[in-house]
Amino acid sequence: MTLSLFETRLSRAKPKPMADRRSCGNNNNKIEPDYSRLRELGCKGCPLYSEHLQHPKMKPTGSKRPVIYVLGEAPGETEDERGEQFIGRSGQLLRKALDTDMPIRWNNCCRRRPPNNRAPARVEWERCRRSVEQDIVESKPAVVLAVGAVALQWAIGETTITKWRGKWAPIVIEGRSLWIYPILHPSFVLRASNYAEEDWELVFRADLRALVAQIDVGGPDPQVEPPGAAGRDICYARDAGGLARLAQQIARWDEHKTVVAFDIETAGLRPYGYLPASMGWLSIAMSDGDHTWAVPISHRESMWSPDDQKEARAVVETLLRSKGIVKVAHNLPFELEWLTLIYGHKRRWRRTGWGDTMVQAYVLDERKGVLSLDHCCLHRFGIHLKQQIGMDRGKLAESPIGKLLEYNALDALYTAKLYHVQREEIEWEGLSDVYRLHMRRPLTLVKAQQRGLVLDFDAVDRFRAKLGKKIARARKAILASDEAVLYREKTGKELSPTSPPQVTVLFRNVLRRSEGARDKNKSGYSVDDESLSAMDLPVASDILALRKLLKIKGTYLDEFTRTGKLIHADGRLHAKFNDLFTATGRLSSDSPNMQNFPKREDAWVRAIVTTPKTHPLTGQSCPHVIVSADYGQIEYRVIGIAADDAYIKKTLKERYDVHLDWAERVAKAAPHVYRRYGKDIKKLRSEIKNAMVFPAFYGASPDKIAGYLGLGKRTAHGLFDEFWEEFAGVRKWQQRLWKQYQKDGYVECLTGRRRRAPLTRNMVLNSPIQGSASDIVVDAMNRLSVRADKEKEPAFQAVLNVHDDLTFYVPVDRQEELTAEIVHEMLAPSFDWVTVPLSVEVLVGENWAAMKNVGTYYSDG
DNA sequence: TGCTCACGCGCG
DNA sequence: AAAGCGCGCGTGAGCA
Repeated sequence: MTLSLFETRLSRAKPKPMADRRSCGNNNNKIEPDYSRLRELGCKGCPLYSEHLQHPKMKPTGSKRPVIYVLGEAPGETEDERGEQFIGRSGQLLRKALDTDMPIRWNNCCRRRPPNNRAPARVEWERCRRSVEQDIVESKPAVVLAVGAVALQWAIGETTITKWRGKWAPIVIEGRSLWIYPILHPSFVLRASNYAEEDWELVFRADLRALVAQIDVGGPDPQVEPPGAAGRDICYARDAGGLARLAQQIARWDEHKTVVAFDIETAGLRPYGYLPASMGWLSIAMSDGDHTWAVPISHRESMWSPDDQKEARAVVETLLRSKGIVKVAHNLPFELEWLTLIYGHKRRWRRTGWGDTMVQAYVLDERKGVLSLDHCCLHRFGIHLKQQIGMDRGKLAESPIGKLLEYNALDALYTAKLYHVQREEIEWEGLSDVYRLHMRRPLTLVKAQQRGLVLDFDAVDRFRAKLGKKIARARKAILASDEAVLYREKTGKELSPTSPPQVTVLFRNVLRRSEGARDKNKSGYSVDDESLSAMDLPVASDILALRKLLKIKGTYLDEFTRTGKLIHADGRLHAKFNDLFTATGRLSSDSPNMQNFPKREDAWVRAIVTTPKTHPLTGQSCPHVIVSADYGQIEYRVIGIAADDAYIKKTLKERYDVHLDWAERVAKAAPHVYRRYGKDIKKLRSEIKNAMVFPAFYGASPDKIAGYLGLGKRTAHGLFDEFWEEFAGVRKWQQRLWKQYQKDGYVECLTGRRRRAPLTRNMVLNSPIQGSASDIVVDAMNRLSVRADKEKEPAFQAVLNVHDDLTFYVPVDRQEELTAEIVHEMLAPSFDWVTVPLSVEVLVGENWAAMKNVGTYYSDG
């Protein structure tokens, strides 16, 4: 390591760590009231006192020896009048839905009714905590049913009930362990049924059914983990002797085929800014759930000699390359992105066992914001893991090494514990295959990220300069317009044409235009593309044009310069591909999102993505091309499979243009519609495809579709009867799916991955299609990635996944041969449920904008 | 200054 | 142009 390299790293603008999108909790400096003081004070000086109250100190009611202890937020009007808990409208809904003979006790976090039945504030209900806790301890329930957000916060300090409903958590009250089970508040359920499209009552009932079923079956005793690292079996390998003992431990683990969780701490979130990457690797910890080891690596206090550090890395490698040990991480792609760079990509890593507790958590619950280790540990072990050791997660490199290692060790320890608990639940739920399916992804995605994309920085600079000038001109023109002058006169302010609120004022208030009027959204007025286009006004189209220019420059160019935030120290773009962010199982991409680059109107901007000039393995000069392979009509094909629809299968087998067919039928049944498209059947076809066939499959109502197409009521009726007669299988499948969802509370992809309530009808119809289609694509991506390793052929590693498209860097001199292999692999899915032919369209180009079709291929010849 | 929110818009 | 679902990210604005 030379000093100059080090300086290179420091002088380069490093990508700013992205905020953890899943982290909950914010670190604002709000001053917390002294709740323990309030608990001592109790009723003394309670702000809720009112002489109108009938029962100012409501007592719990119901069984004295309950199994279920229902804990709500506060008494309402009815409860206060009659002195009995949970007897108002909400209470009745809950009592009815909680269909059980088990003894129940009813109480609230707050004993006094707040005015207008509002939810009690924490400073109010904390005063009642002592009496509530005492009652719970005395009545010894098996579970506390935490009803609504207040009770949730009361029990575990969490505030987002939609993240916690239906999840058991162990808590300790006055030394006694018990389970809590949070559910939605029935008053929310009642209110939501008036406006929400999602059926929250279905969720509410399903959660309660699951509760009763779980109590019937029985389960483990609640157990809250003791706090902190003290009393744990944690070893710190900080010298040669320690390393030797760790090596022995790893050998024993290998021999016994143990599950070992590991966790690395790093100075940044991505490894590409460190030369070598191990410079950013601070420490590693590993644990089998009982014995835990922590090892410093590049920490400034580690005191390693270069040889020692090499030895430390070598010992860690024996863990990573062990075939016996199942190596588990929480968010494995993060660890692998670092470790495969540090150790070099080893083929054998594919063949060893890995586990990922985050994948487990996702398979069990795909809700947003419930995947962090912290959340999982609160759910499973009743502890706030990250609070155990006060650590500033953004400043790991600066923290004292002892603290860092302790923190690291606890992460590994709890990852190990988590693995076993979640594994059991996955088996119980019958989701082991889904878990295994997802575990094929981490190495594939990491390798896509590592290869990265090569950019044409000169093109970036050129495009930015050009757009910059255009933007300045467009702004000037808008501000000089009569409308903008009028805006300034009326409001006294210069118009900011990029501000939706100001543009709204301009068109709604100043110009009194009605085109933006909406009844749907909250503001009641929209200034989006649709509205502004309808204005038919130069200033409106100028604003749209400006928006477009700013979008292109801001989103797809500004951070792609040599020194831009998105470009790493190696000069490449390393977009991330996540497989646990979406609700349907698709991949998503960020830093940047490579899945939404302009392709229709402003495809030219794609020219900034270009090809490598050298071979990734040999480093020798080797011109490449970009090869893009798109699955054709993949979702249509999946609908055919899922619905087992004879007509769809026939159209696919015969390569029959179903949209053209329906365009012809519409043209015949509604000549006036045909005339509107200038009797151009191709134009009508594209219309029918996008405004009739697909909307119908994805749940648009016939009325709406008829409206868009301008069909008369009777014509529409006849056509839709005919349509659904033809696609009878799809119709039946949609009905089946909906019924099943209402019964089970979830829908399943063809791979078995679930998406759970609450869902709207259209989400229910769409999810299995979108998810299964993605599974076919990612499956091909996986198999090609494995071949890339096995055959040492980097061209087989996709660099992009855009839902139905896989994109590769292929050496020019072997372009045909390698493309043929890629296509062949994509047309041979490993799922036996793929019972229709697939097709792949191949495009080739020297940059991402200049892609030319070189052929379309079918799995049935 | 840093945070969250709504809006708008790019893609499949 | 118009339907549905799925994403990530830039901007402006309000809040502390």
